[in-house]
Amino acid sequence: MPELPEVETIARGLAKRLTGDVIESVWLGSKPEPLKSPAAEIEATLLSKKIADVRRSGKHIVFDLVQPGTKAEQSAAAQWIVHLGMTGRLLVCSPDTEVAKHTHAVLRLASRRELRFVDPRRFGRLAVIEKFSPPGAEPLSISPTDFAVLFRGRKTPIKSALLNQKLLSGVGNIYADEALYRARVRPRRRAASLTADELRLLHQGLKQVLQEAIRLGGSSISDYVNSEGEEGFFQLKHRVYGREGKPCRKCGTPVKRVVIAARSSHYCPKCQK
DNA sequence: ACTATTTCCTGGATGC
DNA sequence: TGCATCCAGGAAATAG
Repeated sequence: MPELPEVETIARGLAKRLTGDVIESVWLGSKPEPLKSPAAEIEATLLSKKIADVRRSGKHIVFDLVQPGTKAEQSAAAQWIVHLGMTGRLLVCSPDTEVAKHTHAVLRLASRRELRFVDPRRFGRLAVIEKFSPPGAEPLSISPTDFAVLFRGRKTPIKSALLNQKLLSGVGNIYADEALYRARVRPRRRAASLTADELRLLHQGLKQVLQEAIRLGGSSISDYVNSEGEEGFFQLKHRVYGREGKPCRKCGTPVKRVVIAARSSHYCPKCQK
């Protein structure tokens, strides 16, 4: 499941491989298309544009596009936004490579390679926009004060608040559970009930777990691989996520799993209050 | 303005 | 072995 660290890893890899390349043709799959923008608009916006940069914003991959060979190349002409959903992948490959099932978009590049968007479960989305602005704050750059303000007066469970992309962009189920473990806070706690100390721990724990996961190339749970087709290693470091019944790494108590807002949530009943 | 619930989607796991 | 059912979850849509 691509969350912030996985998307960061993918975006970095794509930036390395694609920066400076030019999109020579665009193919978008048949309906129902996983698109937020109309297909014709995506096609027109991408065609013959140069990829100036690829980066992450929340869980979105942002391609900065410019018109090649013009003075206007200095400033971004448009952005292509890709959300990978649950199972989306962006593959850079030779045109000879067999087209995988569930391929929804293929861009042919001037470098004689192809960039393909494959997404079996179709939760991913493609869009073009002038300037993307994420709905929530970046967990890695928000100040402790602003972080605390996000949860003020919220009755919803802290787990749900962490997953709310309008508050924080990029936190998904794995890293919400891992951050709450580090903060020693149970996922069902009302967001507004967290003390100043707990909020500080949660902010630090979230930043730490995201940064460590980025260092290890993300978590490969089901089918996540980076843009080079390599798996991440952070799943080996999970302390609670996916460890129901297994001993807490700190105290040995079996990890519990509960369902909150239709999402599985894992925690240590002894370490987390 | 919030919050909770339902829906989308497919492959893999599970059960009989 | 084969078939049906369940489950995973990001985020939009819907309901309250």
